[in-house]
Amino acid sequence: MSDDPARARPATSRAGYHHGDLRAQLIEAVRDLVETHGPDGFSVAEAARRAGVSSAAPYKHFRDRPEILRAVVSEGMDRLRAAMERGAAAHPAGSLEGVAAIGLAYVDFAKAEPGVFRLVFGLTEGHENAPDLREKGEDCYGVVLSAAAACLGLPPDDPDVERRAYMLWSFVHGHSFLTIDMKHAAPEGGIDDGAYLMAVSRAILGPKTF
Amino acid sequence: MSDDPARARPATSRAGYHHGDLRAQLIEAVRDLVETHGPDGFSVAEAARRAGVSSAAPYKHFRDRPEILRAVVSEGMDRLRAAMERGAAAHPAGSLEGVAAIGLAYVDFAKAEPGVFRLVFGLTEGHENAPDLREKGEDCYGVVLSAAAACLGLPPDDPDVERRAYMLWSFVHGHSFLTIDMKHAAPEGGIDDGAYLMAVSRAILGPKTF
DNA sequence: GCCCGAAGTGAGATGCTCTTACATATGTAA
DNA sequence: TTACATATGTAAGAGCATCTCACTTCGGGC
Repeated sequence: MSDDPARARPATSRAGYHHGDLRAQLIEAVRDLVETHGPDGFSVAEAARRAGVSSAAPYKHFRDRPEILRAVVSEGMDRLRAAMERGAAAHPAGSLEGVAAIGLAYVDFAKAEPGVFRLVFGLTEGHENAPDLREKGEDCYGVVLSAAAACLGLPPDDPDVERRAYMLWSFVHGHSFLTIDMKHAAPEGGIDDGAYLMAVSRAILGPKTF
Repeated sequence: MSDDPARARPATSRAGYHHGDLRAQLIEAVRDLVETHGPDGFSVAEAARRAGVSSAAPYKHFRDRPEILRAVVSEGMDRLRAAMERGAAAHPAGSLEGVAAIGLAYVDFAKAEPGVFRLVFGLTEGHENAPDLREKGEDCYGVVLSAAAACLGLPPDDPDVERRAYMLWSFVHGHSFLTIDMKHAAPEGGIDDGAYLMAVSRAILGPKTF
């Protein structure tokens, strides 16, 4: 850290005294720590260490520890919504397959990033005043809602659509959590998520059994 | 802490130098802190302060911070299972009402103790080697499993019973989490948990729609 | 009555959060 | 080019938490 200022860059894109991309790299470091050591297994200091900066640097980009977490969650919700939309777009509008694909994207996200997934839904305590996160949550729900509406041929604000969309969400959400928690004695040989979600979608959006 | 040894007892059952019931009181203090300030809003030091002992005292009863959390979770799971069993016992064996009552107990627990509830299902990271917790989880699932089996008139290890019990659990679990997270745009005017769970139980344990 | 183990104390090593004062880089304008 | 404003970094440190260690105090069994 004396003669050659370009040498010390720790395998990152650090140009010199200024980092250039610290904010994004901190988020990525925290995301990785959360996946590796659980939702609380990260520290601002460790993230800074990984980015190759002093432990005070992160506070130039984030107010405090919770704000970094919120940024990680926000970025995670963006990816979750994008995945759900990709699932929906891969099938004809209004098809049961589209609804099931949204659910599958949800479950796959939970399995791929259990730490972030848990964080997304466990960050409520102390983060009530985060309107952007709440809005992103609504956006995710909106994907389900409009797919269900298209499937039933009803407007998204129809009470019956809302009821069934909530049931779908609730089902998929529970299955996702149980899958990553492994607290369930899963039916013999595990579960075929695709077939499972297709069956659930059919049952909930089909004839009025509820 | 000098002249009158009996004076300093901080509204607890402290007899003198020895506390008498520190372990239980620490668990209770942590439980309260978790409910008030979220799953991570507690510290061993604060719990010790509340119990009126030095910050080193807790380590005579628990190896480390995670072990206290595990004790809180363990105690919480005991109460959850007890509540589920009470729900089941309040209705005829094999009735749909019994199954719905188990689900209602589950949701009610989540609403009453969201912090502990979240902890119970979020403690997997780093606590894999806690066979007692896993076993208590199995016990809870067992309540659902045998109620479903009785309802269907089949043995609890029947694959169909397992599939439907898992569906029930998944549904109730998702609903519980969504309720305490309020991440859902709940159907107008909220949800009548009792009716909702009864409908779900009927749909899942009824004729083979899945 | 004595001794031993269980349960508590105070001090301290280490690490994390976040603040403050200061240093360095970058862009814009004179 | 120089000069300044702003953004982004550093070093040092206050304050709190976890956990350890050596020591003290209590209660029960012999």
